[in-house]
Amino acid sequence: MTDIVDELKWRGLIALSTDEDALRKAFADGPITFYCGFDPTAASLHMGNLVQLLTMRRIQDAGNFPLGLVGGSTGLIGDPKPTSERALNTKETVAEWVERIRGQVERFLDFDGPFAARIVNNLDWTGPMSAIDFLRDIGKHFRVGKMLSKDAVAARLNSDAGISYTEFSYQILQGLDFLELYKQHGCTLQTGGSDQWGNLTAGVDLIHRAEGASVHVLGTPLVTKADGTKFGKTETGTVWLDPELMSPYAFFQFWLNAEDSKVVEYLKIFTFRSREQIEELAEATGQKPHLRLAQRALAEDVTTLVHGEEQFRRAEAASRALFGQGELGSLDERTLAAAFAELPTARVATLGPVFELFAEAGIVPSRSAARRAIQEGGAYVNNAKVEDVDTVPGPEDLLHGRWLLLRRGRRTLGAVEFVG
RNA sequence: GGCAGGUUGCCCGAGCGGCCAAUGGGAGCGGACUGUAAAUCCGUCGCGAAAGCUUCGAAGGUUCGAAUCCUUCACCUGCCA
Repeated sequence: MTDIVDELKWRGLIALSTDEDALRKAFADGPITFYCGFDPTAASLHMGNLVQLLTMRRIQDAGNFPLGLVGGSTGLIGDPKPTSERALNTKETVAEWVERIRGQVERFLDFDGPFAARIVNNLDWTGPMSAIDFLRDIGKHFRVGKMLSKDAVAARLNSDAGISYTEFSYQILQGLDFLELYKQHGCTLQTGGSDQWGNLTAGVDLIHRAEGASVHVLGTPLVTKADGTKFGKTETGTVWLDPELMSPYAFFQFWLNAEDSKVVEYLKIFTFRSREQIEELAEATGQKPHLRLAQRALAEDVTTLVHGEEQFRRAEAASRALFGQGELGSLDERTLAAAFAELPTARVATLGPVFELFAEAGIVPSRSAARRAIQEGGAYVNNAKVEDVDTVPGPEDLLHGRWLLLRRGRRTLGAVEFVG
């Protein structure tokens, strides 16, 4: 087995670390226990969290004990966003999200085997703690000057939004988590996004002061697009892992559309493919980019990982049917039905003008936008360009007597199902 | 508690009584090019088929006319205590 630090480095997963040599030695000296936290700030984890989950799995597979932490307490506070103060969610909401996120975290770690993972919730130790104990036992170890200098805090202090005492205190809570896991489980490594650096290292300092021990932190890079902006947003927003929030088909499409110049980087981060396989795909992207072999591999692996084999097959079949070069009418009814099930669909009893159908299917935000799209020549019905705003499709246009395929631009698809 | 400043469309940000559905930039969207990629150029970007309707923190008011003036409220920032 190759050295796990080397492996992570090759994959581009180490943006920052406390002391690489010390960490290397710690890994070499035998299994270590490490943790990564996930705050319930939404009902589901997203693509950004996936980087952490897969990094955890890699470290586990190299023979170490993972602790998946769900932030029952930290989720009630919220870490400082660069732009503005967070809106607090109710305790009931957070408790519900904790359970959903616990389930998601569990999918990616191995709970059997010799290095079985465990799930912990920081509310278990933070909840019972009194404010006095918190201030005396923990707060005393934190210096305000240092807390103020952390990027996340400093950025907010210099912004119009300012920062509340609540969010300012977040780093203490996260530090407390690391200390607690060090004491309970001998946890000596925390992983997380490098944007969390200040919060990650808060625990290192706390453990040093409170226990006189040295522990480690490893920060993964922010995954970006070619233009330097954050990777992981689509037209509709965040790339969620929960199939209720983002269909496996949409998820698959997201990965399939990865940029050429970035796809190899993504393969390293988001798949378990070997070095040789990835190098081969990199070669293929250079030679025959239009085949999109690397993108296909990426979309296949990540969709299978997150949604399972079955969902991947469906998404892929739908994608092939809908974007295929062949005649839509020649597709058999079952294939078409399965593909259309993945699309936003308008169910209508009578066929109105196309601009109405586009709006009803929800692939444009309003009728005005639908008309605009048609006038701009960016609207298609059954892959044929719509020439006139007032076109009304007839029964002869229905595929298998039931469906119309709507498309806006290159790749936004919707469907109409005729139920008259 | 006092004083000052602020709150504009997805984001940033101009506007300071009519010419404002509201300058500009970014994001988004469409077209050309292509490969369900990127870059580039062009177009578009509140709702409505249109007449028109609803927007500039909230509610009132002044005025022929308000994003622009007045009052109250809410929230944010800074300084002072």
